[in-house]
Amino acid sequence: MLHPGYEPSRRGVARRAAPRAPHGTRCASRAASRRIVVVPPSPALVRERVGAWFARAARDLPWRAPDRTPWGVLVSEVMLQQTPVVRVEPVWREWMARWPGPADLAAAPTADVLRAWGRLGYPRRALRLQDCAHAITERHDGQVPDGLDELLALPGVGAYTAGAVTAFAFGRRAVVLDTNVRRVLARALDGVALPHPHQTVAEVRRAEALVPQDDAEAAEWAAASMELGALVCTARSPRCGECPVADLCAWRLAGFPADEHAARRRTQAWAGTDRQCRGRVMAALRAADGPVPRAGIDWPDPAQLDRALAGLVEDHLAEQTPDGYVLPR
DNA sequence: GACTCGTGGTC
DNA sequence: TGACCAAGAGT
Repeated sequence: MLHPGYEPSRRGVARRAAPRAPHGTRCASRAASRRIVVVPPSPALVRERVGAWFARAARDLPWRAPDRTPWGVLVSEVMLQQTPVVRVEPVWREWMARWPGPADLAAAPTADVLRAWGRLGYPRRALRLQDCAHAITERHDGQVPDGLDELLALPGVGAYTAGAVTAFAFGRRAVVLDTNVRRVLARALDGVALPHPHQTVAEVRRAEALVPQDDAEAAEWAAASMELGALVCTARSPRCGECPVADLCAWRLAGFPADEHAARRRTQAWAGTDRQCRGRVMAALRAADGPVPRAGIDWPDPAQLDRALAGLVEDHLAEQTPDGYVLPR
């Protein structure tokens, strides 16, 4: 049990004195008068601890169920891009019941697909997922490919998603470096509050070196390290008291130093942005049975509305008809 | 590399 | 209250 003083404050940065280092590790506070040296923990020990924690703490998510399919895993990964699990789960369930396989989604009207996507956000992902379904039915005989290069060639599948599908759908070794894992590694190994704003090559290389050689162990490490970041080593207020590697964590041993890159993390603008305007248009098109006239969209800036409509048509998220705008068929 | 792309919950 | 952030990808 950790002393309460070891917990970061609710704002994620310690405001009290640096914690004492546990027995057997280099003491940061004592070393402060010379240099702070943190000995990186052994990867094998970290994996063992995180794996044991995962075995009892893992969430029961439908795309992890024994009857999951590679397609279901792929759908979940695309939906989860920049989107919290709690919002994805109900949409995923309805989606998979309606379109169980790639061929089913490929055959669906795009308007139905966009409506089913609902308010998950970034509706271009829905388009890419359907493009993905087309590619899989045409190029891969309806089966999600199990090769990294083939996965990467699919629309909407980047390095993260290709690795995640490789590990979670096929149980094979892959580097799975998402925002959760990046944060866990930055804290536990580098002793910093948050990773660099942008993923670096060195970071990927380090993550790759941490992945076990064995397929099953690698897949478990991917799931477990992500889950730790999602449930315990969270961005805002980490639950160090529940962390299986708290006693090894370089960030904690260094006294929870504040984020060095805080000034470089631009906050996402929202009110009055093109993005908000596009969202407003899409919501109107999803809700309508027929064409939506331009005047039927509530937006204060006419020029910005025109820009958003043109952009949505350009992105194939909307079509213009004589009577107004509609979702694409 | 810097930008862009939705939405809603959290603290 | 509003800034922050969530299993990224494409250009």
